[in-house]
Amino acid sequence: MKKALAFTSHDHKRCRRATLATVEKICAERNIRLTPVRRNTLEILLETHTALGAYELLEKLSQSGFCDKPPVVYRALGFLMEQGFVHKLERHNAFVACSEPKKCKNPCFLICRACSRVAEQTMPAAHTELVSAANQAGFITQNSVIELSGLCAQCPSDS
Amino acid sequence: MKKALAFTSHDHKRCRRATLATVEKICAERNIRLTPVRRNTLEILLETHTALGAYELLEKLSQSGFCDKPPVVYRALGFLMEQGFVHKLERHNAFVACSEPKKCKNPCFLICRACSRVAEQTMPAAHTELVSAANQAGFITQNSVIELSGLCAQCPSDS
DNA sequence: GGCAACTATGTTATATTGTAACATAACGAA
DNA sequence: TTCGTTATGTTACAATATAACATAGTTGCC
Ligand SMILES: [Zn+2]
Ligand SMILES: [Zn+2]
Ligand SMILES: [Zn+2]
Ligand SMILES: [Zn+2]
Repeated sequence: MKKALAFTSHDHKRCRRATLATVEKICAERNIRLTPVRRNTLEILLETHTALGAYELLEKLSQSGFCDKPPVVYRALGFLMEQGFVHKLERHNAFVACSEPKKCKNPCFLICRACSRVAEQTMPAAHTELVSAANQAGFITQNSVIELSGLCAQCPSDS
Repeated sequence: MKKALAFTSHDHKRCRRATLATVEKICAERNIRLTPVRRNTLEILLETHTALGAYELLEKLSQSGFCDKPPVVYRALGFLMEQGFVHKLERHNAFVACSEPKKCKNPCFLICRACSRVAEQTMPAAHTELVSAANQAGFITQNSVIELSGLCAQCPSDS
């Protein structure tokens, strides 16, 4: 497993442009519309590798001229989540842009307590292990929420 | 992995009495007080292997004569969670009694969409796999939320 | 272009979940 | 008993999320 991009310094401008481009391509393929609110919502989330609360997002949206009523942001988030472009961190009631909209499957989230950055990783082996352990307990897994909190490599262990 | 108790028919009266007894023992050992509200909250959660929302709990508590204001239930839950006697399902904003208060460590939750029952399982291999995969990505895991949704063995697959 | 059907957004109102802050009461050690 | 500590009652409010309906934009068809 290579180091998580979100936790390393990288050309983030390029990083977010690339993700946005991928999303646009997928939208074209699926024949769905990345309308201004939706696009703007995604762009705000893509600005950093951290998660934002719905109302923080809403405020930023309203600064871009959109109506600052909750349904606006929740609808945009609903669309983006349905399409897999955004994920919700259940533990924090916060939303984060998907970092691999094309390949994302059974994502696990690594959330740094110190810097708040969020890395999304697919951990196929661990996921399979989980699902099959559940299966041995007589359970058919349809969906998983996996959120690890801790410290990223750039943050000191004593923080 | 043997079948999860929560998903099988069993002597639940005994099951909950045993858990309550364990909790009482632990409280004695730790020199902490399982006061009436706390105990009642736990008892309500122990009635079934399903999770309850804070306000559902609060209503049941008030039926037992306690003050029906939110802080009452949230404080009881705070205590019970701190001690590991109750867990929160983040995905559902709901609370469930710990099924193994003595041994519980890094629990995973299997949540049946059909019958709402919740089984708590420690899956050491899967957990280790997760943590070490995260570690290879440069991340030190301090805490994990693992919640699988799906179908238990007693519920038909088409539900 | 004109119209109908569908999709998306604006807007009001309200539901649900969770805390802050301070008053009162119960408990436990000296 | 008295004092400090811990727990509970109570008021008020913050934060998160959805229902419901009105309006506007988009799309396909004639
Ligand atoms: Zn980046
Ligand atoms: Zn960090
Ligand atoms: Zn039981
Ligand atoms: Zn079931």
